[in-house]
Amino acid sequence: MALSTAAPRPLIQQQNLVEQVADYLTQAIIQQHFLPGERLSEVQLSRDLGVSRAPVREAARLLESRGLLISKPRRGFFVRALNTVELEDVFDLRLCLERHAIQRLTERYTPEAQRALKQQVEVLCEAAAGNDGTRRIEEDLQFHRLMLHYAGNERLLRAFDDLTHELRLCITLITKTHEAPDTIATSHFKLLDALDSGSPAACREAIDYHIGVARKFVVKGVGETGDSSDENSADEDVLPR
Amino acid sequence: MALSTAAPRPLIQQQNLVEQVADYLTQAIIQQHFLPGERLSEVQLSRDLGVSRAPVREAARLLESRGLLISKPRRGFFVRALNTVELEDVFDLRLCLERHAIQRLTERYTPEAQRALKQQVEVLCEAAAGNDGTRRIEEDLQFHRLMLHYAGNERLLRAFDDLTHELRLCITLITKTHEAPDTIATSHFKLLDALDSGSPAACREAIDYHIGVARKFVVKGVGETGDSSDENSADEDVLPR
DNA sequence: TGTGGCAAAACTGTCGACAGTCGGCAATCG
DNA sequence: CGATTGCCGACTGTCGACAGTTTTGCCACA
Repeated sequence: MALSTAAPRPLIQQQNLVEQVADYLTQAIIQQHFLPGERLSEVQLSRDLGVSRAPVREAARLLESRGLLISKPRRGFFVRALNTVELEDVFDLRLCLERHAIQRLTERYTPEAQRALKQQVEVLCEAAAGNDGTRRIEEDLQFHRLMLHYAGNERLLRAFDDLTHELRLCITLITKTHEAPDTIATSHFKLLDALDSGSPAACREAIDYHIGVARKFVVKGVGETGDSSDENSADEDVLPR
Repeated sequence: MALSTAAPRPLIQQQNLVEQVADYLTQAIIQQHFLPGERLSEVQLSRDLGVSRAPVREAARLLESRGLLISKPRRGFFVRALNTVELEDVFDLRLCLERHAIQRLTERYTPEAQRALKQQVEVLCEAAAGNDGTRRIEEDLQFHRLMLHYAGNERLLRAFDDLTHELRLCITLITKTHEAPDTIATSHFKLLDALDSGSPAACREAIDYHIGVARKFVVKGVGETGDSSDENSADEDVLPR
């Protein structure tokens, strides 16, 4: 375990085709190259990407588990389209996760966490000032990811990451409508202040407000821009075991 | 929206091989036919099940997304082994989800929900009296699933279902050590009472107690029975973006 | 007896192919 | 003219095979 000359971990473990295809599909979806509800043809994709159908199928299953695609037996894969109800559910779950995370965070708020979060807010502010909507969103999500990380529950973080994919699905829809940079900045600084105060009540209030704003912003934006009323969701109101 | 004569849904959608294999693997894992940390050979499985490797691979990816398997590139799939820390994280997330669910439930506690939950507790008590440990666990989980369902957030329910797979992974480890039937009954009746009272505070207290008991029971059981210290988890303390 | 290296075996990642199935279109019938 | 039925193309589900890599077993050597 002594020091070895170079990076001991195979950092560039050549991504296998499945992950490469998954990344490509993810990017294509959140950048709206594939529209919600659109059907993806396996043969078409495998031709375009120059790979066989097997990796494409496996990648599609991966994205299905992340909520980006929906598989219909014998029909193929479709880009997920979130209706308003599903969107509200997503933000409600996000509220659930982040409330819990920020509470756990108050119990173990290390200087390291404080520093990292503060720094990320600065990065975010910088991004917010720029014109790259996608980057602004990513830096925003990264801040929350950091919060979840320092909350000290890996499984909670995974649940958040799962949710994040769906968030991107609808957030990028409204990437044009800028939120004012000041709003973003103050909104996050409030979170930092609440954490610094160490008061769970203040933290809860801050996170409720924060997510409430984001929710209103996105839901309104999707309501105007996107349709996604019922393109695929459909059935299953029963409770299968 | 009028009443239609029969069920319009295609009732018998023949399960494809992938799902069949996934079900088989799931059962085999939670019934300890495959031990935690054990490696699963694709060719072996496909031979045993009489199918080709493609469905096996896709099923394995499905179970990986559910947290039952872990894939190592060029190495294959391994049965997930939860260490104590991961187990604590699972129960912490469960607490997070159920707290939120029960709060939402108090806001929309319909007579239908009340009836369904009460009935499920009775079913559970009946199961608890019997000797089938697996069934007791399933009826218990089903009760909580119902709670999440009537909380009215589908996404929240999905997050819980994801977690459930991991719960089964470790719960069945200790299926022999019976919890006293009375304990189970009273523990769940307390939840019903809290819901009937309509007090969010009482509900929160009830669910905290309920999950706390389950957590102690399982963590203790696994600590004695299973090892699962560090069989696969390993690396990745960094925070990849 | 323990160790290092080499070769064979086993396995995963990927590919191309075949068969069954689904949706759409056109011809036919009322 | 509208509804129904049969056919056709396209696509998914599944399979067997090949190449590269990892693991294992063995043998020589210290």
